[in-house]
Amino acid sequence: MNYWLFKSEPDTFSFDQLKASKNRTEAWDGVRNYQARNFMRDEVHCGDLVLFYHSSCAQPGVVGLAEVVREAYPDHTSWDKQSDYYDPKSSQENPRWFMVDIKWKKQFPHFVSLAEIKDTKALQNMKLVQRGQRLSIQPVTKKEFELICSLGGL
DNA sequence: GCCAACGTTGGC
DNA sequence: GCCAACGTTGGC
Repeated sequence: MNYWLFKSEPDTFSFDQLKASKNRTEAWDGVRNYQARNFMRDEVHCGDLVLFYHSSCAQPGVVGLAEVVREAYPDHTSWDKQSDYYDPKSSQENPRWFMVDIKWKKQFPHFVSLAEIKDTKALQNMKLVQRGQRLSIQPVTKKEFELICSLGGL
């Protein structure tokens, strides 16, 4: 099993919105970065656990856990001219972008802020706190995952 | 809103 | 394949 950190801007899509979705499940669409896409397409598997991270907001940090419930399939928003995520270079015959489905699992009793992560020595190797690292989908080690869960009160 | 750091694009 | 210009990310 693999562990991941997924970033989302809460103004666009928050952890609470995931919880309020049908079956608490939503498609992770709109990823338009090749490295993040490759992770989704090749390495994100059903049953993998996801740290749900809120970015670009007053309180950046990890809010809770989600689980991958469907593996990569074409991101249809890339074919939709009305969508903000439209990409003319992606076609149904040759889709360029992919998405997975994730399901809300558990909210942390304690929000784990970015500041707290930065203050934790054992988490200094996380991509999240590395200089210039902007990937919206990042692999997380088992140890890092477990430590964040413990900081979150699980 | 600023700005540093990246990623992507496209001319050559 | 180089690289300048541009766009995006995301913390502050």
